[in-house]
Amino acid sequence: MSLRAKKKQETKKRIFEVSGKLFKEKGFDNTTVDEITKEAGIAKGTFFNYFPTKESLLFYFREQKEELIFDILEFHIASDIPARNKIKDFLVLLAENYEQDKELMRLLFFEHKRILMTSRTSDDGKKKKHNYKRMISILCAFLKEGMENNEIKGNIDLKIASETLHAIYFHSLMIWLHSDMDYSFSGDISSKIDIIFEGIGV
Amino acid sequence: MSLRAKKKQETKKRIFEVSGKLFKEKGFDNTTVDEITKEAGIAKGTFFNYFPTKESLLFYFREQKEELIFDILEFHIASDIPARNKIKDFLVLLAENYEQDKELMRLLFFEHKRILMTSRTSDDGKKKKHNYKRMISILCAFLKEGMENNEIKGNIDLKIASETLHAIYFHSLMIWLHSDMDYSFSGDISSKIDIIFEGIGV
DNA sequence: TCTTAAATATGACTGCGGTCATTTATGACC
DNA sequence: GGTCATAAATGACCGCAGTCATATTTAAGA
Repeated sequence: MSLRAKKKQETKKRIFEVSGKLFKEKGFDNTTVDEITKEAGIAKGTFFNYFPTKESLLFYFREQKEELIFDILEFHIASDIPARNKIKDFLVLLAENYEQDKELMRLLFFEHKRILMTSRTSDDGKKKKHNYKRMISILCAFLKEGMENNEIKGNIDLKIASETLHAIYFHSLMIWLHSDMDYSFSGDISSKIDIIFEGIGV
Repeated sequence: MSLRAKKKQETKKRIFEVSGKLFKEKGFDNTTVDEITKEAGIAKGTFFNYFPTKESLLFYFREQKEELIFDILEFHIASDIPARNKIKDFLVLLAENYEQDKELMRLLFFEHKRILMTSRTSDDGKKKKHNYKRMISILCAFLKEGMENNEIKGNIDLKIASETLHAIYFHSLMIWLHSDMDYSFSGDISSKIDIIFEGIGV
């Protein structure tokens, strides 16, 4: 790796770390880009060579957090249980992870405008799969196994079913983040997964 | 109504109209609060007596648009058809309404930070039901009728089922808004409603 | 090592959203 | 109409995100 590339990588990391520290200390709104760059030992303009906006940092924070938990969860779901339980375990564990810091999650989900879902190309050229697509893949794999074990109807479109599962997960999360009440939304998700498995029609 | 109240109402309406016109003409980002107030014949500070931020206008635009379509839809769904069809008709018509102007919908959903879902008290003191709750009520009513006609299992929690339906509607909308592809998402919703009615489990 | 082009860093500057102390208009009461 | 209290309007002002012309650093080729 060239000197240039190394410096670039280090600067980006430094901005990331410093801003994370300052956001924790004083909150997102009370931290200025000036402060971040001062503390990181770079000029203000340099910040915008690395991140298009101050808000965009939140998007990267969230992405990083999600990647971390996905890495953990993906390989820690028991393989010898029915698909429905796998899916429940996965989404409930995800929910419980989020429940640990509601204020942080609100910041990461609400304080930037677009909830980005499109894939992007990272700096090192490797095409990164966006977390939404990754999550759909994981759910789809669970469903596929379930179908092979005759736990799931054979005529179901797995992509549509995965999206439906993601929909109820995402919706529960949004409602929870908006709510001032202090309830656990993992239980909420669990009962909705049952609905999707059993259907509401007679 | 007092002179004061009348003036207030007129000013609010004027800001609303002028900003709507300017946003259409030049886009949201290219319209400044200065321009809006100049055109509305008021001082800049006055704007913030009526709307907390420039962004918040978008929230009110969306709310107004939703109220309008809900008013129309709520009373135009045939009553002599099965619950599943009522729900499909309702959500598909809603989707088709949104499909008419994707760019506008993106603006209304993405350009302000929080997707507000909490209810609020309007100026005239009447407690207004937020559109999310209104939608849940409508879906719940459909489901209740369906349950009475034995189209829906008797042991289903209607609130949870309504929320699940809203989840798939909202999710389909989000995916569509994020997508650059030019597809219709009303069909998407329809097949997901089927999943919720029939279930994916064997 | 010298030259040159391209990548990156810089910070003064700009534009705009939002604030607030002050002024003006309204309504209530006599 | 005159007096006072309160609501609303005002616009100078401020802070900060984001820009951009210029300066500096790196890489590559001779």
